[in-house]
Amino acid sequence: MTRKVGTIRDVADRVGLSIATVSRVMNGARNVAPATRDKVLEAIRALNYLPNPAARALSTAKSRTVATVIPSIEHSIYAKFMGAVERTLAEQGYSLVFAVSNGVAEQEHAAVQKLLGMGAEGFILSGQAHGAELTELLDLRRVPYVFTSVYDPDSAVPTIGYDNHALAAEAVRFLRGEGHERIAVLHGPLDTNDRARARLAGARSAAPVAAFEGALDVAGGKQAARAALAEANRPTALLCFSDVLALGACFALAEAGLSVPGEMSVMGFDNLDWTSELVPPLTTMNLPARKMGQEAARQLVERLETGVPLASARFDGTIITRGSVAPPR
Amino acid sequence: MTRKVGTIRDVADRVGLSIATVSRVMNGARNVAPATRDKVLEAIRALNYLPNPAARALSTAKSRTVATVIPSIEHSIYAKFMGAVERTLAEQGYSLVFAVSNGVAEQEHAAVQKLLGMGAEGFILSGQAHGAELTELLDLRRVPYVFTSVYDPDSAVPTIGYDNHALAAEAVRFLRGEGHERIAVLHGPLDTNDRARARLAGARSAAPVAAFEGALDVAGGKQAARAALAEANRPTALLCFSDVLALGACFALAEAGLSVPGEMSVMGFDNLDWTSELVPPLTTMNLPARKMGQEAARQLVERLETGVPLASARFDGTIITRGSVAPPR
DNA sequence: CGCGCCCGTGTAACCGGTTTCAACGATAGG
DNA sequence: CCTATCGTTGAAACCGGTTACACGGGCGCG
Repeated sequence: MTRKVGTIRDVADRVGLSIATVSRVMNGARNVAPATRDKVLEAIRALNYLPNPAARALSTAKSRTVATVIPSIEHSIYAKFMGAVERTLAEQGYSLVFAVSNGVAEQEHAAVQKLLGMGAEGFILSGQAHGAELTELLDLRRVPYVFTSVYDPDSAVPTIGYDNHALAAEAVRFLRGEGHERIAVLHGPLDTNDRARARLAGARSAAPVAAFEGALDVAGGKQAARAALAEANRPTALLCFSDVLALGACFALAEAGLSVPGEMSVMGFDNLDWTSELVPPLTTMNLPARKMGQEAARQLVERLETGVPLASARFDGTIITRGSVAPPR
Repeated sequence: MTRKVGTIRDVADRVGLSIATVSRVMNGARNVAPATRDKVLEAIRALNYLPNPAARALSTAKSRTVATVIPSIEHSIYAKFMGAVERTLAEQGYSLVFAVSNGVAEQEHAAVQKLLGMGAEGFILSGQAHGAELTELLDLRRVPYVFTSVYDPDSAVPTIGYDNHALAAEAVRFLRGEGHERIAVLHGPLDTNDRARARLAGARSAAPVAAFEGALDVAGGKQAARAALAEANRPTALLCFSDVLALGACFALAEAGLSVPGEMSVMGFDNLDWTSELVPPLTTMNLPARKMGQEAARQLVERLETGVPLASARFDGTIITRGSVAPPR
């Protein structure tokens, strides 16, 4: 007896009503007699009936699914962001599909195409630099989308994020305020990440800084820090555009036998959860990734439900002063 | 100005053929004249046509979507796992939806219900302890599912993962082999995580150990380590059931001014990417989370495409000997 | 030269819901 | 007591694909 999964018709037959009535009960329409509604609900429970999502999506033209495309899921900052997006969407009864792009435009395009063909109703994209084809594709399908991690009031597309340029400049000014003249910036790959470029440019707008690139992980931070330490005119502070890089830098300093902040100041970006536990605790730029994710998800859902247009939103970063930055000797 | 999104009918009209032919082209059926196929493909490209996923899912009863439910996305080990799952699914043209359960059974159940109602065709569940209602629900809907992070040959449900009990015992034996008599185990919350319970039991099966619980993050590891250090008969080795806890433990030791491994040995679990960069590099139990994710995804897709039954798979952990464990003084 | 077969294509029946509209009985108002 | 109205329900169209089946024309073969 291979019973089929159970359709609305089975429910209707069981209570001797039409499928229209069952559908009305499912959707909470008010023009159903209370007694009927109870009978139907009872049957639905008895049969463990769940409506076929494809059929529902077909007639309503809604899938209640939004997609995000991120460079990597293994990065804490994206994971944090995604967690917030998922939670917010779940609260509203939406589901989240995601794909990773590795920061490569073609992969991102392919991912969007796939997710579109999967029924995603809205997109949350990371960063700002995306091929024109991408936005054309999305526009053509009339699918709303936002860029995140970036705030750019001049962008034609709504951006929900930070002013990376300004934040980096602020961080540099902070370090200079502490007395640092020679600052080295440690950053991730520039070619696949427009935020990194914006931050570096921002830092340079505030003061001349040396820049060292490393992979966006602890090993990369360690290596970039080693390169910075090897400079003839050694810097007195390391400004890392990710806490992960900062952790690597701390390890490099430990290996080199340099104390923090005594012999070298270190500052991070992101304010990941563990930064307060470091010894010494890390001074870092707090970036409200969770709030950002929540806002992006909230706006997208609102747009989908009520049609209100998406609006850019800027989130401020704040410097969290802890123990890893001190005036140079 | 194109109003609607464009349906198969628009494509058919444009080339003066029937929708059946267009559909055949879309699905690569071989009984289409090459000339016709080219014309149709040309029209599809010109119109930027993408088939409506809901309609397709409705008639084929396939959504090409797999779901995972994990305790948290912010945890590196899950992020790593999810990354592998996503990559594997993407290669096969499948999409990944996910929801987080926080390790709470009701949240997990609600998430599964939602994902089912979203069209997920298969499930990858984390851990082994799930309410009977959950498996009943899935069985009833005839949706295949696997448990991961756990290998249990006796389970009725296919499990793809490690033998947590045996691995923990192996770790304890390793530390004893290094000469440690007093070992403290640092673990995450037991009530929401059956793997943690299995590991603790495994450790105890190999030798009597003291156990300290902390939240599954760096702060939790730090706090649990402090508790362990405060013991009257201080342990000589800290076995941490997560690298994240181990990092916290290292910070606690740094604060207490204890050297690793001179005054205290530390061992982790997971072999996260940064563990090799720690100073000293962390000795840890490598858990092939990526391989596990890949295998779970691969099997699920195969099951969905060809119907072959899911099979449990065991992945071995291996101890990566680095610098953080040494014989006690 | 005619028959049958196969190839390419179209017609129409589904898939399982939502929703419009009409019909029905009961009730209230004149 | 008759009729207008309301509340409840069902019939059927529709969403946009897939696919079984029918059909017509060209070709090989007898």
